[in-house]
This record gives sequence, C-alpha cells and structure tokens, in this order.
Amino acid sequence: MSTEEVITMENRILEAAKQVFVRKGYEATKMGDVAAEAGIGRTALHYYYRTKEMLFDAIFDQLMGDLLPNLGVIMNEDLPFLEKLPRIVEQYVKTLQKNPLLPIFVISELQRDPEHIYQSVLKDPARVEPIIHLRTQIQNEMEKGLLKKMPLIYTASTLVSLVVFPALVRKPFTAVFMDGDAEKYEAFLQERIPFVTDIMIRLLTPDDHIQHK
Amino acid sequence: MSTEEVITMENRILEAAKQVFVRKGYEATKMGDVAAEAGIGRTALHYYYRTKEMLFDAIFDQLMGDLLPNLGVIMNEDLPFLEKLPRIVEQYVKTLQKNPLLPIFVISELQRDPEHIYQSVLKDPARVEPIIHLRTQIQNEMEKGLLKKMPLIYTASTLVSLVVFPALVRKPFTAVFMDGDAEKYEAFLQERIPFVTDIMIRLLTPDDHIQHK
DNA sequence: GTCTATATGGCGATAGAC
DNA sequence: GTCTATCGCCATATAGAC
Repeated sequence: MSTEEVITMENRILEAAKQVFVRKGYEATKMGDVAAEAGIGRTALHYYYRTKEMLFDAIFDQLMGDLLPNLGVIMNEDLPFLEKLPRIVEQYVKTLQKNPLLPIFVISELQRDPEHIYQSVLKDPARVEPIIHLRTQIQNEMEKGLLKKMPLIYTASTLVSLVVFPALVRKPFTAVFMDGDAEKYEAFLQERIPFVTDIMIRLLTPDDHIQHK
Repeated sequence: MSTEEVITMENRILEAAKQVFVRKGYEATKMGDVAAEAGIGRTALHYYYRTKEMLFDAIFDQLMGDLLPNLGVIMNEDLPFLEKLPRIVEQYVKTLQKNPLLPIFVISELQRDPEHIYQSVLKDPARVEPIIHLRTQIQNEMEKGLLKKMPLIYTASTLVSLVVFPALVRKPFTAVFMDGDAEKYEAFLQERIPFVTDIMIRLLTPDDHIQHK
C-alpha cells in the first residue's frame, strides 16, 4: 500500500494542498495558494487537478485516515474496557497533538458538507469496525455490571469532549492560560491524560465498588 | 441601551447578516447572500455597508454579546462555587441551545482572525469582570480547602469542554446517536446538565470530604 | 435615503503551446 | 507530460440616478 514516497509533482501538490486546506479551510483556500505552496504556477496546477473539488477529494481521505492510526488496534484488544481506557485516551491525545489543525478542519468540514465526512468514515470498514466492537464491549460490560449502566451517548460525549475540545481551542487557551507559550500547553495536554482517564474511570465504575454513603 | 427595535432597513440587514454569517461562516458568505436574506438587491446592500468587512464588524460584537447573557450575573453572586456551579452549567447549556450555530462560528473565527475575538471580549469590562471574579473566587476557595487544589486550567478546560463540545458537534452526534432526531438531542443536552454538574462537583470536592480508601 | 448601472479585480477553468 | 495564455464568471466596490 505504501509506494515508497516518490517525489513526483503530484506528491508535492498533494502535500501542499493538505497543508493549505487544513490551515485555511476549504472556502478560504484558493488554487493559487496551493500552487504557491507547491512552487508552481497558478494555472499549472489545473493540469494535475482540473477542479478545486477534485484536488480536495484527493487529500480528504488521507487526512481522515490520519485521525485513526493505532486507535483501531487498541480498541480491538481483548481487555476489560476500564483497562483499555488509559491507552485509548493516551493514543487519542497524542494523535491530536501530531495533527494540531485537524480537529478544527474536521469540525469546519462537518458544517460545510456533513455527508462528505460520513461517507469517508463509513466507506472503509476498517474505520468503523473498531468503533462498533468497542460499543458492543461497553454495552456487554454494562450488562454484566462491570461498568455503571448509562446510555452510550453519555460515555461517548464525555470522553470525546474531554479529549478533543482542549485540542480544538489550543490557540485561545494557550493565550489565556499559558501567556502564549505553546510548548507549555502541549505539556499540559500530556499531563492531562491521566486526569481525563481518572474522570472517565470514576464515571464508569459501578457504585458498589467505590461509594459508601 | 435597547432602542426599542425599530424596523429600519439597517436592522433588517443586520439581522440577515447575523443569520447568514453564522450559518455559512465568513468566507463562504457572499454579499449577495445577505442581500437576498434581507430582501434587497445585491448591490443595494453596498449603500448601507460599503465593504464586507464593515458589515461583518457591525454584527460581530452583537454575536459575541449573545454568548454571555445572564452568565455574568450568576458568576458575581455571593455563593460558594460548588453551589454556583449547577446554575452556571444550566445557564451555559441553555445559552448554547438558544444559539445553536454560535459555537462553531466562534471556533471558525478564532482560526480565521484570533485577534478579532480577543479584542471583542477584552474591550468590554462587563465581559471580563465576571470571569476575573470567578477566577479569584475559585483560587480563594482552593486556598481555604473548600475546593480541591488544582491548576485553574484543569477546572476551566474540563467545564468548558463538557459544556461546549456536545453543542458543537450537535449535527454528527444527532445523526449517530439519535437517528437524526434533533429534538431528542436537545433533550439530551438538557438531561445532561446535572450529569455535567456532578462530574465537576466530584472533581472539585476535596478528598477528605468524600473519599475513604 | 434608497437603490441601480457599471467598473474592477480575482478566481477557476479551458484550450492549446512547448 | 508539463506548463501558459486566455477566457468567462462571479463577487466586491463605486459613482451616480431617482
């Protein structure tokens, strides 16, 4: 599947397009911007990709793929959910740190053209399966009393909110809480991993295991 | 401050502009879109607002103001933080429900032109004061041992993540978890208020008050 | 004060030169 | 296969009519 990174014009363009589209969003990106980033003329770009939409489609799937790297592997491991959880959070946070602009890009695209995202995720079973598997596991463990019973959306929304949102508001939070020191904020995101894990564990541990009141 | 809502052409345009800018974002909004929404000719709009930027500036502050309505009042009340918290969460969630598209609009603008947001928030002391006051209160109560000690950003990021993110991903979450039933999702956001409050309270209650291990 | 005809510029796309 | 000259459209902006 990996064709050893040949440095063709195509690849240079795709790399440039990824950068620019993610940084500025679809609407604000002009073909000229991508051309400049790739170091070619504005109209020359049209030889390789006849329309803006085609160029965008070419990079979109790759970008989506960046978001679920080793995550699928972890989700499929044969461990109780509460033991998987720390590794899921860690992997999730680190993936978002490696792709700092991706969350806002996805959110924006979700607004501009929701179907596009849905299709991209749904068309590849490798992207859906781990999630389905995890959902089934959670529901099973709730049945067995290993996890506190609650509608799945409570679990999902809490986990995703806690992990994704701080990455999404990186810029303003860095400005407000870190005096603009970007590295300090990245360090915070790291330190925060066990903190988030802890919240989730407390949330999902059945009452009879911890509570006493 | 409220000049009794005169229905002038100006007001119609501002109302139209708010709608369209929030729905489509700055880049994707064309002057013609706003004109159509206001029911006037495309070029006629330029009489009232010479440039797109000027029109945008005219509505931007109003939009920001929508986000902090009664929230300031609550923040300034003279109650222990843990008792304020339920009301803050409730007010916050309800404000975001009344302005469903605002969160994503703000996030997008934050990417496009961060300074603009900062200025808008900072220039009005009424918008900053309650936050400063709340911050001071939290720090005081942590000193006194009424709240568990932790860096402020942990408290802030957790609260804001839990409240804002689910509103931000309304669309996809409704599609995935509610079979597209928008009302069910809004109901979920409501039910979720005590759930979020609970997480925050557990997070901030000092160990010696609840733990026994 | 309200609106329109027209100018100006930029962007995406095509046809065709090297 | 690689790139450029050029077209045509659409959006913003202005000058000026009613």
